[in-house]
Amino acid sequence: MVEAEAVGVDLEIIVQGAHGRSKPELRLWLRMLSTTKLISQEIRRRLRAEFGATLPQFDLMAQLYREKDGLRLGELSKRTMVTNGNVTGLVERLEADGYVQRVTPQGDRRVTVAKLTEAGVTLFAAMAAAHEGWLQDMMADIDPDAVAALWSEIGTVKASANNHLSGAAFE
Amino acid sequence: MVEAEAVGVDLEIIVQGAHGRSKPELRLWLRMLSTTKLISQEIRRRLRAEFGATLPQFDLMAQLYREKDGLRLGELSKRTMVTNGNVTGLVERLEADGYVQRVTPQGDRRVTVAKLTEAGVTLFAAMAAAHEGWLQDMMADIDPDAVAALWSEIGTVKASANNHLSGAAFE
DNA sequence: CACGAACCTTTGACATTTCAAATATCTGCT
DNA sequence: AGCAGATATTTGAAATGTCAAAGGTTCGTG
Repeated sequence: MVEAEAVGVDLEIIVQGAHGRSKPELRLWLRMLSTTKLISQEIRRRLRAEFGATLPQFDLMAQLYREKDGLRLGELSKRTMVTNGNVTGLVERLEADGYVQRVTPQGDRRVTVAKLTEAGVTLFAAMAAAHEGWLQDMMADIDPDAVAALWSEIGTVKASANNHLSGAAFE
Repeated sequence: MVEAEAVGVDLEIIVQGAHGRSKPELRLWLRMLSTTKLISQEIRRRLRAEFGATLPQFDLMAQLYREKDGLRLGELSKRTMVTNGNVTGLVERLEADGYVQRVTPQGDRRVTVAKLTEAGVTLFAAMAAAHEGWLQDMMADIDPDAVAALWSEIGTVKASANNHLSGAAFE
């Protein structure tokens, strides 16, 4: 292949960006992403080690835990930010494990409602307590005021992102 | 798809429940997580729509772009925070598409080094430019000072989490 | 120089992920 | 009634993700 020197010039600029001189927004994003990944992986490891559960399962059960009457799969999909097809599989496996049960309500046979079983409630309660402890542990070195401030600041990030999605979304 | 009500529902609100009684650390975590997820999904959509690429591919190519001499797969694994086995498959597919090439160096036949091809460099340069623009766009509503401040604050979060991992890990 | 320990990557079994297409059901309008 | 269109879920293909075990390869030390 021919050496593309003309391209190389433009690329250098971008490379520089990737290194140290990038736009603040990009730097912020990369740091948010790596931090979130780091914490997520730690939580996943511990969920697996101590409860034999996965993070998506935990998330899904969290939703059902606060809706004792259960949730339609579509609702679950929105709340967990997971696609419909994915929810199907997740609920299937949780049902097979005995933590979730599926019901089709009288009025509308298109709908499937998932709710926690007794075993599911018990398991999730234990996981939730541990989960909260892990987070306090992992964030132990942060100034408490900074935690609250960050929560607020990240809210503006979220709002801004929400305002500039390509698809239609609002709030 | 013009739902009036359910669209506005927010992951955090659901998770935390009406009684915002959860610990600040948990609240912060949930907000970080949902925000990151929101932005990631948008980036993924756009990468797919405009370049036919996936986010993990973009991440992997970003690392290789910065190291013109290529990286060993283990190094790639660390930098992308992806497991070894996963890197194997990612590189395989990128190689099949002609964007990456694998070489086993002279000295050590255990090692595989991956590096971008010409086509890979060209593609990544285009994606990186777009990517940076998307982020500036999505973060357009945030006060510029806040962006820098957040970058710094999140650094302390990352450091704290890093300090309290169960396994041995570092930065 | 031989052998066990350490290192690097791949493989295999599963779970999760997305998107798009297919199913099934309900609703509104004629 | 009946049918088009909206809704809800499932299915299927492909990619990504983890972990654990298996393959080679190299290195240090007896």
